[in-house]
Amino acid sequence: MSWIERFDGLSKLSPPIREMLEKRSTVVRVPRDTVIFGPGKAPENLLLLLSGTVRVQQLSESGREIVLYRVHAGESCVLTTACLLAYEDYSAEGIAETEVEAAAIPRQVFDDLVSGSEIFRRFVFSAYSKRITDLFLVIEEIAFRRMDIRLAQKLVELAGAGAEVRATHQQMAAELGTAREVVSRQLSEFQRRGWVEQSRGVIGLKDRGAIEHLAETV
Amino acid sequence: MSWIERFDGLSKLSPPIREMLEKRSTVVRVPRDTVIFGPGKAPENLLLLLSGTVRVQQLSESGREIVLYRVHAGESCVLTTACLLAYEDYSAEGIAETEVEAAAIPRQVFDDLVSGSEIFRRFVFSAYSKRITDLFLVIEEIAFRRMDIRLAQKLVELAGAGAEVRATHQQMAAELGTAREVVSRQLSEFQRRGWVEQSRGVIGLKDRGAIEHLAETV
DNA sequence: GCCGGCTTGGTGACATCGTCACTGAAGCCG
DNA sequence: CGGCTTCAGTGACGATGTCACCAAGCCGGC
Repeated sequence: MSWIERFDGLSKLSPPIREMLEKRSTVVRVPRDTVIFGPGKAPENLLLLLSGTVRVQQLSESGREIVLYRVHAGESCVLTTACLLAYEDYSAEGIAETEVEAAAIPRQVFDDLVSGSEIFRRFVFSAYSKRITDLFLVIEEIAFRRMDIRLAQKLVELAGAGAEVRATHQQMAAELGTAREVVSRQLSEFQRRGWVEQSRGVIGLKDRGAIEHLAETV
Repeated sequence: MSWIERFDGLSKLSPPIREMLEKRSTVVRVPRDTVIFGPGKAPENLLLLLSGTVRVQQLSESGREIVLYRVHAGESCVLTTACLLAYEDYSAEGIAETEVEAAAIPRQVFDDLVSGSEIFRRFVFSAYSKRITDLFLVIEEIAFRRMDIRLAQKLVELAGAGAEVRATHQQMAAELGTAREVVSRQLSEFQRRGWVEQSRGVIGLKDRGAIEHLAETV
């Protein structure tokens, strides 16, 4: 079975287009913590993630950083590849959070596909759409949502199916675009309430229900 | 002279493509304060602005709002049209801030152009690129920049060549994604320093140099 | 004009968040 | 074990957000 099947929007590509995509792209494997693109390192390929996740974050001059969004398996890196080809002066970077397996589509092939296939166009534009609505959401969260609620959301999101989050307070602060001290204080409060237990680099979720309840607060 | 000349990225379109674009698009005139797209009102055309400006803003459930960016003459509305066609559940809206004159390109024509012209593709993707880097910047500003600096920046931006800004404190708050009281307090402070003078709905810039100096503070 | 009613702006009190400076604890490694 | 680095906790204080309320400007009806 080809990797193409894993992408909803692509499984209906016509046979010739599909063949072109398979022949002219390569499956690559990227080790964890690799900087996939960043300032001074323009991406050369459009990546379609088969496994693993890529974290896209913004670096400010002052050394602070904020996580913008994540690209998961079954999604593509459209924004940060096809899009940012044009503008060079961006300060976002993409980092492999886990080992990543991806289909790499060279720029020229991307162009040919956009030109030749309506289905591929639809795939690309809806990927853009998702990313942009994500960014709108990030802006709204930062501007209007309270910190404790956002932290609770993040804990649930990052824990996934597991019962703990492996991250330092500093990393959590970057996730939320705030300061480490704020995270420390909020987590202490959560701990006082018996919702989490902390040890160096790990936050254990003891009362996931309570955390989720706070996360869903309006 | 055709309106196409006004767009850098399009002036080099090949004659047949250019002809198609001219024949299958229409120039529309939209009165001030028209809601061009918004929740429950999907855009039907890609708009290329010939004159006027469109303000794109996000509405939160709590009734608060924040200005995301503006589309000026010579720019296109890509994000909010082609892109948001796919995802219906977005909460941003576009409003004509002045009377607006624009070339409207129907969805189908847009699709044909993206398919048929590399120059048009480049035009579209670099427009996306610009918007997205704009959004990245907005996020960074909100998360890390001090309010007085951001207010000073906004005043200079909105004043343009003129010496005053016609906006209420509430509107300025929406521009910056903050509360009216914060704007009131900051403007009082600017007034105390002799930088601005206020009257109902108008902020006069008395010492533009000082305001610009603050705006450029790191 | 004059009188409400609405919009806009001003203000104090208080909660939350960001910044700074510093301390102490936990792991790492010779 | 001892020294180093990273990570976490904390108090103080300034900046920002929220709430409640009031005052001043503007407008329309009469």
